[in-house]
Amino acid sequence: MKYQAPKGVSEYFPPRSRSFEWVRESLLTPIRRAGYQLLELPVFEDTELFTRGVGASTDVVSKEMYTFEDRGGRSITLRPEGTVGALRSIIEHGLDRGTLPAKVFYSGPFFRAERPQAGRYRQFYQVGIEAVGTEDPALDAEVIALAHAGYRALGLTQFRLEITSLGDSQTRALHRVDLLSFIDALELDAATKARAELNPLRLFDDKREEVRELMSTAPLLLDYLSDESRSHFDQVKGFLKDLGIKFTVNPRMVRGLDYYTGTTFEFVHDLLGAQSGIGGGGRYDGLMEQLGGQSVSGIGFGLGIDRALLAAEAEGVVEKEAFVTDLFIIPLGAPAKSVALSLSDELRTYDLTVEISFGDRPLKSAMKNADKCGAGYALILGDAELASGIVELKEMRTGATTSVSLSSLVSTITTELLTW
RNA sequence: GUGGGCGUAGCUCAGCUGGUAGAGCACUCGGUUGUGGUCCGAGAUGUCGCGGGUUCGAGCCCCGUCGUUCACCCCA
Repeated sequence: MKYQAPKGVSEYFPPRSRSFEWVRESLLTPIRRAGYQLLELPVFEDTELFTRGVGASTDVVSKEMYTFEDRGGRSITLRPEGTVGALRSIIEHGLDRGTLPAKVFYSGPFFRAERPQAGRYRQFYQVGIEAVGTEDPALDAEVIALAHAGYRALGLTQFRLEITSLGDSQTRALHRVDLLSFIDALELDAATKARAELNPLRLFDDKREEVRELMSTAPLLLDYLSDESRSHFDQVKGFLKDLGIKFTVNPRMVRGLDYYTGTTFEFVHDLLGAQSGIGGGGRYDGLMEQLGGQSVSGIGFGLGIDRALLAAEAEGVVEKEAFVTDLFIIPLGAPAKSVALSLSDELRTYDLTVEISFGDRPLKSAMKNADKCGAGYALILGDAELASGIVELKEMRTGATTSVSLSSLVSTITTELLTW
């Protein structure tokens, strides 16, 4: 094999590509039904948009971006996440000056130059939404509910929702001071100290027992929330309870993107190994303004399609429905091929899936193929049929055939197949 | 970026203490005239990831490289 896909990319090909579509559509359906509208975005942006938007100190920006120079000498980066690009587009086209909240969704590939691992790819797929222009805690609850609804639509049960509040900038500043002095008193190795310097919250997420132990008495951001932030968070929790959505408050939750404030959440799946986050998001108070838009808050999420598929497979809930063709036409000879071509062309306008047997295979093999593609009906078109104008329509399931005149075939099939 | 495992036909894998490759599934064709799902028969397919080394000889040993996988890190 001479050529291989670039390292660490996820590819979906038949038959699994069908499951991929199923996951994407299942996640998208609740979103569309909530009135979110499509935002079709470029997969690359000016590098500066990301360094400014998601934060230069984040791992995503500092060591995981695919950045290159285009022919005009501009620094371009393949999008590592969706929010910043979506907001750029919202601002650029004035959506934040229209009806608020502006509610958009997107779906597509994202890129991060990381070491590949189970559930972690260099090109991966996400479904995301952004709702910009209101601080209403009911919106927070709806956004979380939409992700939840998507996972439920897939049939997932072994996942949990963790939420927390990162408060506003003042509460974070106060907490940071105390946290830093707490960490300063700890005995830590150089690498860990360096991480703490970039973002002290990171230490809450450390997987080592010793560090967890040390951090168990660290000051929690949740205890520093301003009255306003606390009230907002309490309302969000209340709405989630009313919705019947189970969650746990995780005051040690850490997100890798700098823009998050207030409500922050994460969906974690139990069967996925190290890369267990299947989706997450949160509120971002200052981001719109920072990117040059209106000074309004927004909230959104990103759901990993790859990981949701992995989770569905791990739980054994992947939709089993195989690829199905309604009618399989087997032409014998050139004149029959011509008829088969126009017949299928017409039938497809009725929303039917119609396939033709190509390559002059022996009839036996062609029938075998009809079987393989799960055809509901098979139709043999030979010289005899063309001469008599009568064809036998064979129902594959039962093997029964019915005689139909070629001239009334389309109306017969459309009434038969569409009513069945 | 760091560390460990693995890399043989499309897929899942076997290959004994080194002697120039096999199974099952899938695929193609056939089991007499134009009909599938079972059964039977026949057939095609691999530079044993790639490069180098040791050896009379390497799929089996050594080094490198690429890919993959698991974990760290990070996150979808």
